[in-house]
Amino acid sequence: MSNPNSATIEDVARLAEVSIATVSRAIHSPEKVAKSTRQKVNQAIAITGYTTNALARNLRLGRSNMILVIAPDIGDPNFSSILVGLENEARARGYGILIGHTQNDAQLGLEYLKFINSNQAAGLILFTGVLPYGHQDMVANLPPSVGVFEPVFNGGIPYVGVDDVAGARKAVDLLLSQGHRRIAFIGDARNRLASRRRRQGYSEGMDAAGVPESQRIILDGDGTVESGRLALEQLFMRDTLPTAMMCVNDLTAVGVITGLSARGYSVPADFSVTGFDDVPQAGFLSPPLTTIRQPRSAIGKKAMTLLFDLLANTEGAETEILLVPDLVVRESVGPPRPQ
Amino acid sequence: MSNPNSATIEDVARLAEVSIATVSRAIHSPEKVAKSTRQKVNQAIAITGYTTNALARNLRLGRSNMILVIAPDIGDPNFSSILVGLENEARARGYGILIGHTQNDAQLGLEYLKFINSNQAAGLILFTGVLPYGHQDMVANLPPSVGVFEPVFNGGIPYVGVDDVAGARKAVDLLLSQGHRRIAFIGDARNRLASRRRRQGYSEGMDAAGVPESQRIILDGDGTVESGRLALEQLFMRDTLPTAMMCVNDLTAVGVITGLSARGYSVPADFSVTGFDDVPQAGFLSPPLTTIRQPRSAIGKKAMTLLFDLLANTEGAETEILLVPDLVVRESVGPPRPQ
DNA sequence: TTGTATGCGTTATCAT
DNA sequence: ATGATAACGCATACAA
Repeated sequence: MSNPNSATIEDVARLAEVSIATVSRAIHSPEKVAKSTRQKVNQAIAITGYTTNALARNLRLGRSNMILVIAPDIGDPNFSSILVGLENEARARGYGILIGHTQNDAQLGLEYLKFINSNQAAGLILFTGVLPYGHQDMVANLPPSVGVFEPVFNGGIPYVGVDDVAGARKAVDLLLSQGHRRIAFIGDARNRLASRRRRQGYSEGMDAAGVPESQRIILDGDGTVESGRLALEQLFMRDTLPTAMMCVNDLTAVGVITGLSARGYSVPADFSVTGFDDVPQAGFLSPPLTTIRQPRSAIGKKAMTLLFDLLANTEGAETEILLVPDLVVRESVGPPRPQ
Repeated sequence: MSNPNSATIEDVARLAEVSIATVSRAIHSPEKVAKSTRQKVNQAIAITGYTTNALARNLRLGRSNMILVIAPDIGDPNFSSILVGLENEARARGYGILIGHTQNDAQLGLEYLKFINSNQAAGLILFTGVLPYGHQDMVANLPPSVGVFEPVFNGGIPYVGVDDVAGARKAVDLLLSQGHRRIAFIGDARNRLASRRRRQGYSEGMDAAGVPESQRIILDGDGTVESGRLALEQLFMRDTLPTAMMCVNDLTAVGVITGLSARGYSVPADFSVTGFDDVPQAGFLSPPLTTIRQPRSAIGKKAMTLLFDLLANTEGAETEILLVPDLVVRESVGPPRPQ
């Protein structure tokens, strides 16, 4: 063990002059042991500096006190903020969290699966795209699991995500309230579910405002800065330009804004732009980006809570929890330039 | 256990019609078992889907296959990039990584210490300020540990950090090469070691360039955006202004740049500014910040490598490894405005 | 209220 | 080359 001279329950028992069973009881069900004995035991624990060997305990109990969290990329700031919520919640319950990242490598995903089978994880938090498809048979063998952001295995696993529709609706409503009517939506063909939902929020907002289909423009990028720039080029090849661009995420918005200033336009004087996510850079762009903030820490907290519900009941908990994100108003939105 | 119906070594033995000892051998020292037996065992393993129960294995072996990484703040992007290096290196050796964060709460630090004593961690990676001071007696009971960024426990633990002197030297040399002579250094009174070293790099550069002491200005902030702004105000109360501000970190630089543009000055036309760290926002500021990039992933990799050296030898490995950071030239530095 | 004894799944020692 | 068995440290069923 890491600490070869650490005291065992036996050392404590010897010192307290009781049996190891009594020591164990004194720790886990103090009410079952006489007050005087309890005191002796506690004293012995203090003297020896005894701490339970979690390895042995978990083996005996047939469970682990670790939650494995697997994400595509640990380095992603998006991920690390969620991690905070996850960790706090887990620690509060005496669980530790183990992390892994797949770097979009299916092989790695499988490795973690093996890891899980080695009984080192009591539960699983799975981020988008983290498990290899085509292994749906493994669901049956998975410990209680919760997805983050998107359903895993076609909904076989409950998940906590963001209410993209409501978030997008906030963005489009802001634009509409500023007087915009011709609002372009630039989506992300890769991240299909989120993109579709955000686009739905856009459509619902436009519907509610009575903007005819003919004034709507919908493009698809792939969620990168570059694709934002590209989408902008496509926009400029059209007869009529929108007055605002609603982007599926912040990176796309960065591309759009960059492209716009390269063409000599100013945001928001000439065009308004919104993002989605509120990445760390968002507040430092010029202009600072008006966007929708992912409730990251809350997502982490909620996901872990849900996981513990699962761990407790074997019964069905909720299968989809959507958190409503907030609008962050900065400076990339203004009224449309009068024609 | 998480997977109640998972096969044990006994299931495999029964199916292969051998003893559990043979199964264990077939796995860990195949050369000691007859080829035909080996095949039977492998087949049985495949059929049962057996994976070693790491809990039992580690208990028996008296060690763990987890490395505990404790940082003040998991959410810090600075931290998460290092995590990538740590995780990759650990996984390559069959270790998992457990994370914890103290949020600068000494009590939490102690909790993790207890965790360590429960034999769940084979080794420790400690970030700056993560362990409560005044508990130096605990060093003796710690498993092999490596510090990141700064020495822990007054050097009792080897660490991997950044060569702040060399990094700062790169920044000041750039400034000097552009023709600046009156360069202010804005330090960080809180982060004393790093600040002192960066300041030393500044001084060495100024010495080498033959800039007299009288032309040097040294201020101390606390490493925040706000303190950068404050330092700037102090600067403007002086008789002679510097032509460049070398900041102890990027956040300070943000404050300086913000203050400068609030006063109507332009960077780098009127003043040049450098940062240190290369935070994610650095490239998105206006102007994009010229700074020193922390070799984060390399730090993580190196720290984990060092830890495994420690785990292998009990003998003394290196006690201080300093990685040299790179200069990232963006747009916040130019020649001084002709007077 | 307390103690004895068993087993969790491994690995390793010692026989055979 | 293989098997029987002890031990890792703990929690609990059962006995006292």
